[in-house]
Amino acid sequence: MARYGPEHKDLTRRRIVDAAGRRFKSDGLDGSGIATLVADAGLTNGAFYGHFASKDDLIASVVAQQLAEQTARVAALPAGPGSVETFVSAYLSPGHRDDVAGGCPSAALLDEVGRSSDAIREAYTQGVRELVAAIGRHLDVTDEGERESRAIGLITLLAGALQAARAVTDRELSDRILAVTCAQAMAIASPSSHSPISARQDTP
Amino acid sequence: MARYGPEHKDLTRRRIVDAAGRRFKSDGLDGSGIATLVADAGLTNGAFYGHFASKDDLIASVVAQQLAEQTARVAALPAGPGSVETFVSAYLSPGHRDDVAGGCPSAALLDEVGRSSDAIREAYTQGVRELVAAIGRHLDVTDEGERESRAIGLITLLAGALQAARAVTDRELSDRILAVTCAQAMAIASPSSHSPISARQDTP
DNA sequence: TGTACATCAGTGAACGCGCGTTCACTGATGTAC
DNA sequence: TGTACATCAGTGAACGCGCGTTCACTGATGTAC
Repeated sequence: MARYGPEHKDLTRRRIVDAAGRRFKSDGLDGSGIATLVADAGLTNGAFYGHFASKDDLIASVVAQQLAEQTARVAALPAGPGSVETFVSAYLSPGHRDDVAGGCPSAALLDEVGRSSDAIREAYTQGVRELVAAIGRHLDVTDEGERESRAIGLITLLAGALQAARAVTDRELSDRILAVTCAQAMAIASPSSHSPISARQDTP
Repeated sequence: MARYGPEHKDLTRRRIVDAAGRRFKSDGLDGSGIATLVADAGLTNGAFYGHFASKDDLIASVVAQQLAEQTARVAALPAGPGSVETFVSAYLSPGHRDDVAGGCPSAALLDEVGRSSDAIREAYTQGVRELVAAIGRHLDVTDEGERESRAIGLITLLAGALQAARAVTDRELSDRILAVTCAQAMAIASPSSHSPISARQDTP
């Protein structure tokens, strides 16, 4: 093949990571083969090992990249009240539920990541730390620990809800799951109408 | 092999389903092969198709069975206040996080179920409906719709939190995830200290 | 300017392996006579 | 009571296939002289 500038190989690598992100999210980590992944990027299977040491190496890169994209999306939200609510609404929308390949990596892959190698779980850990911080920055709460707590609660509730909405066959139940968890997520996101959730509060 | 009474084949089938439940939860649906699954039950691979039409058929049976067990566990909780709180505490404990094979099927398999065949997703849908109802029965809320909403929120938050706690490599962060989502789950489970969550409530 | 060589991203065939599935067979038992 | 046969849960070898990975090769370009 042609010899290209020094940026060319990086671009190809990026193309593989992007294509693999979509493929992994729709077919799973175990369910996506190398040949398919590189074909999605317009290459043949042999090219793969010029870019990655192994499939696990690719998965770790994809997980890091996907989480970073999610974090960037949150960071790009306008500052000020209501922005997290906007994010939550979009996250728990039928559109996001039906767009697995383009959607949240946690919702699509979280339990498979839990079964993966340490390098992959490490990539997820670092990525989710930054996502928690990014969400926390948009919460109208002064205490940092409280911001983190609420961000963690939001991420887990949102990812779990989207997974459940995708798993059930009944469209009505699926919509219901999105709607009720949306209301609950709003309660976690908007401290104004609720007491702190870091410490449990008993009945007055 | 010996000829047995009419209950023998059912017992063997049950043994396969039980063993497969544990194996699927720890290694994933895609990550568990037929030979391993039946070996776990003390048989050889050829015996499998005397009990199930296909791997998907087994998965659907396992999903139904696992959800039913989870429902039975909830139904067995003592009536009266505090029982859901006990359940939530146990669910979000380090012990449950570390016992993948014996733990909640939703936490272990939810995103893989979402990618599975209709029959498998149908089994999950029916199973989760009954689980929602069982949890709802233990909530101290009169309105049925509100009971369902809170039960749905609890299940999704709990499953998402356990997945996240299992995915991260940092034990401290993992414990933190369990602790903060536990507090948030308690808020959903105990309506006394909070307003209804089915309808969003704006700042007074 | 023209020729020979080094570079290197990508090709495509091949590898050993485990997968889901099939099937001829085994062998202990119950039944028929 | 003894023999021949039907039943059927389980065995284990075999199937075609796709997996992750390897590797000798290609061929367009840049560099040296």
